[in-house]
Amino acid sequence: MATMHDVARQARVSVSTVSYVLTGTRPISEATRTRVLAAMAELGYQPNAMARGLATRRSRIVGLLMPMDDRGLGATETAFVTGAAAAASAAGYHLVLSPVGAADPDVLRRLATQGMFDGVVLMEVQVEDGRVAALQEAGLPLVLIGRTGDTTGLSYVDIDFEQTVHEAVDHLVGLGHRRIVYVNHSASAIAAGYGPAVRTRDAFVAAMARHRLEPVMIAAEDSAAGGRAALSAAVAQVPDLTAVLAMNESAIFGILGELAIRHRAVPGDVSVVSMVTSPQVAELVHPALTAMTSPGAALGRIAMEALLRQLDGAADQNHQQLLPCVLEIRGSTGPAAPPAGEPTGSEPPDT
Amino acid sequence: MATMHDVARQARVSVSTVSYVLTGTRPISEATRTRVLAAMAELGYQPNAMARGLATRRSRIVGLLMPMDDRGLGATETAFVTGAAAAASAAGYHLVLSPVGAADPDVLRRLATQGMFDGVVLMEVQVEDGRVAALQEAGLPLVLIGRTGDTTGLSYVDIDFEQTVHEAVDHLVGLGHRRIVYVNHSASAIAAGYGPAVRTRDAFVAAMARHRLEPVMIAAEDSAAGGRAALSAAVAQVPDLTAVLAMNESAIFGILGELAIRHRAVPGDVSVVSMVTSPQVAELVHPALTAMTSPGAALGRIAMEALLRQLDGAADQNHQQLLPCVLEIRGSTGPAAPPAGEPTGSEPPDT
DNA sequence: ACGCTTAGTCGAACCGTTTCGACGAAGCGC
DNA sequence: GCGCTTCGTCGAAACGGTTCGACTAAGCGT
Repeated sequence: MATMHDVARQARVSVSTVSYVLTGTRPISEATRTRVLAAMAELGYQPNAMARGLATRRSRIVGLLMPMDDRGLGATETAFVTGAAAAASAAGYHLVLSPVGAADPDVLRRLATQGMFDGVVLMEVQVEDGRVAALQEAGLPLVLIGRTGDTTGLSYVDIDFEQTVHEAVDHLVGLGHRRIVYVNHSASAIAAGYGPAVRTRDAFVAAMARHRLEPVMIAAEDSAAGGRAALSAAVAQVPDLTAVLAMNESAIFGILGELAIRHRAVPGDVSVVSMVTSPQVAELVHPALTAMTSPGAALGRIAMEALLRQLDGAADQNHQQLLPCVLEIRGSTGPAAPPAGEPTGSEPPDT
Repeated sequence: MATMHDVARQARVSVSTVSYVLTGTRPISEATRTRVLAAMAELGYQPNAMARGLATRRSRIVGLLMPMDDRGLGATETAFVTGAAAAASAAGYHLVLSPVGAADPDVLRRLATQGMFDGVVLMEVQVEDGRVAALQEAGLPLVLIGRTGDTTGLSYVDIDFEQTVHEAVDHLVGLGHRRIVYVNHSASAIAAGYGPAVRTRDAFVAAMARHRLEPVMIAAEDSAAGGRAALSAAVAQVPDLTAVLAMNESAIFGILGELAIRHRAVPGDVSVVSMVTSPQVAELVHPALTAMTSPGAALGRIAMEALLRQLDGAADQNHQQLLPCVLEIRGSTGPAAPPAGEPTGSEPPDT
């Protein structure tokens, strides 16, 4: 409630002197500095954020823009948010969470020109995304989590899906698997150009080709039911499949459930690898899932740090970085079952 | 980039007139209004948030304060956040996510007096919580999600744990269960006065007493491993238990896993009810969990709406509201097994 | 003794709004 | 025709900071 004027009066100096003590932009004698500091402490002075923002044209607020259309966020997205929030907070910035639909760049344009944000992190970027252009036109410092098709002149941090898929496929092939089905996100997500879905699709095709194997991909809704349906479809298409690679953190449980119902043991009959998954989720089931664990919080943190560096003028335009998921082998993968008949009664190794 | 002065010049009026057009605080003739509006459109004018905030002493920013100490948020907390964010956004407010540790009310005091927040929603409230006092002293409009021990003069929205536990216990008792074990959060959480943990503990004791049954509670770490350990402890303590009531969204999977290992069928041998759980999580496993589904997003939304009403002066101090979780019966509960020996070979009903 | 830099401080302008007081022009009752 | 309100508009003063230019007093090389 106390203002700079109050502090100045109390310390018998001018307001500008108080300001210099605070910002350190000009030398102040030790004597007056301590007097000013004492006055501040006595009055419980706290600089007013709005006034400072108006004068400096820096709000010290960064935006975290995300669609948030349907039913909230998954574990991975939540990790982005918390990672970004922690990094912003550590640097003395505030993080505002703005649910902005992927479809309305106009709302975004308005937000951007209100001077509320020093910069923004944009999540859930589509391959073609009007929001990116809108933000760029507004001249707002910008970092993407995910990336558009053409990334020239953009800063982004994203998961290295190519690398991740290759590692996952290599792991399975190394165990002797040949008939591997990839369960992706939903067909509509793929059609909409949802980056993770299309990039993993392409990477899967490439990875399988490298091993001279035929890539079979099934699209699944993001739910347990979707996973069940997907597994049924997979079995129908490749009856003797021995491994499933799943992108879909929600569907994975349906996949496992359906496998149990069909009495296909994991990993005895079918190995399962879950992609872009958090360890907590992987540990939920039994046997625990071999997974490509997503660098969720790190991604959010790195994106935020890149943005802040950009704001501090450290000319770090075009920070482009890909982080692979790392393979964590747990109980859901094992050697491929022998090619022909002979049912393996093998139990899960871990008890 | 265009300011009010630009608009005023373009429309050949004074700045105050432009302001009146925008805010509607004084009558403006139709002729000049349209002229001003045209000028705004032409220049792409957007009012500057900082300047407006300084002049009105209202930032149109509300804070969502949460600990975020350990590894991010669970599904329920995430729902709070998204619910609150959506409500704030719908009312034209910005929501800043502030990770503020439960231990440092000073940081909070500083935040509160910077004039950045018009009001705040405080999450993860402890029964004794210094942050509440700090915020109250700062005179900041405040709504809690959760509640302290003494709630006089406070606004809060919380889950009705008493009601929820009673319903859950009634459901199980109605199915004939007598030996029911409650798996709570960790011992340290209970000791720290974590509201949900202590309130459900007390409610469980009361609910069981009402049925003249003995309440057995086990504390579990929030992880699958914790759940496994908890179930082992439960069986050791009550070998013939027929039902488990679990508070712990992470532990529940461990509980189920351990039951499977011990070849106790769900719900044939043991019924399981998960408390304060989201439908998505409940549907992940097979059979799907009978659960008390938490009103997550609604809680966040209601809290935010109460706060905004308070800001708009609709003298809605002391909004105190409890929302019960609603019982959703799925596949994990069934009639209690007959008291003595005779193993039930019953399969889960749902396929 | 002289000009020159430098440290330390002040006053005033400015950031882009809102809002208050004032003022001319109508409109109205009488 | 005279005061009185009401309408529509303007200028200027806030709001609470930052920052620029200027000024004084000291320090220093010569």
